[in-house]
Amino acid sequence: MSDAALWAALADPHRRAVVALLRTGPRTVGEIALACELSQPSASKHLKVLREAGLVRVRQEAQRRVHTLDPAPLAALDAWLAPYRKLWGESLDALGRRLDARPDTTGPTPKD
Amino acid sequence: MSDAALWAALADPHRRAVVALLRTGPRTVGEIALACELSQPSASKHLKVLREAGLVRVRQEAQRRVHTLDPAPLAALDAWLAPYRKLWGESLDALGRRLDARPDTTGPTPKD
DNA sequence: CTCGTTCATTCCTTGACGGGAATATAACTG
DNA sequence: CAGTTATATTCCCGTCAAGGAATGAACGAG
Repeated sequence: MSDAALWAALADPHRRAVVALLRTGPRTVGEIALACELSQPSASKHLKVLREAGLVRVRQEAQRRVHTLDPAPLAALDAWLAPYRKLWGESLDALGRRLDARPDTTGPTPKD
Repeated sequence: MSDAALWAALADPHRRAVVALLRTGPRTVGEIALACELSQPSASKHLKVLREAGLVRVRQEAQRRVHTLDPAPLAALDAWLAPYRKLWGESLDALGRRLDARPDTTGPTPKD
């Protein structure tokens, strides 16, 4: 459930950009909107989605809302990725060989 | 660009289920539809998205299309995750402390 | 060649999402 | 209190993705 919100939040490129920006430090909504080339309402809405996904925390400072990245939910992504991580390490070449068992003419034939 | 297709493909829970299923071995469209409780056209369409994201390969075997997971694109996810991975390990508690850096009561104030 | 199987594709409808403009809200300033 | 700044929210609209039903296409069996 929360997983779904996380994936949905990260599905949007703008929101990934915001997350990446926040990785460099906390920012106000205005700064985020400027840096990511978003309108202010758009920035607010995207931040709301990120907030509801748990990826972002807000600290109210006078009139501004300083947003901080919370990387914790990304651990869920990491966990999701875990079962696959062994795959592309352990059998990438074997898999490629098996999948494409026809002569590939797009380059020098790799040594067996 | 290809990154966008990857995120978009994985954003859908059904497609994540298909990917998880394929982790257990290659399957035909019918098997996938049955296991993931999808209609046949829906399964075909989801598989097309996964194929276009590079997550799935097809091997035609008589009338059936046997689909195989290709975990390689997931390495991009892993790469994307890399800069954040250090964060939730290195400064999870420090971040929590910094988030509430109000000099209200100079002590552990675990009220919320 | 006809039929049955397996899958892909199209058409259509519906619902969710994103963007922009305008407006509301909250907090500081004087 | 009025005014300004910073942000949130609402409304409207265009777009896009997903689901289902029906149809089309490829292949093998007889």
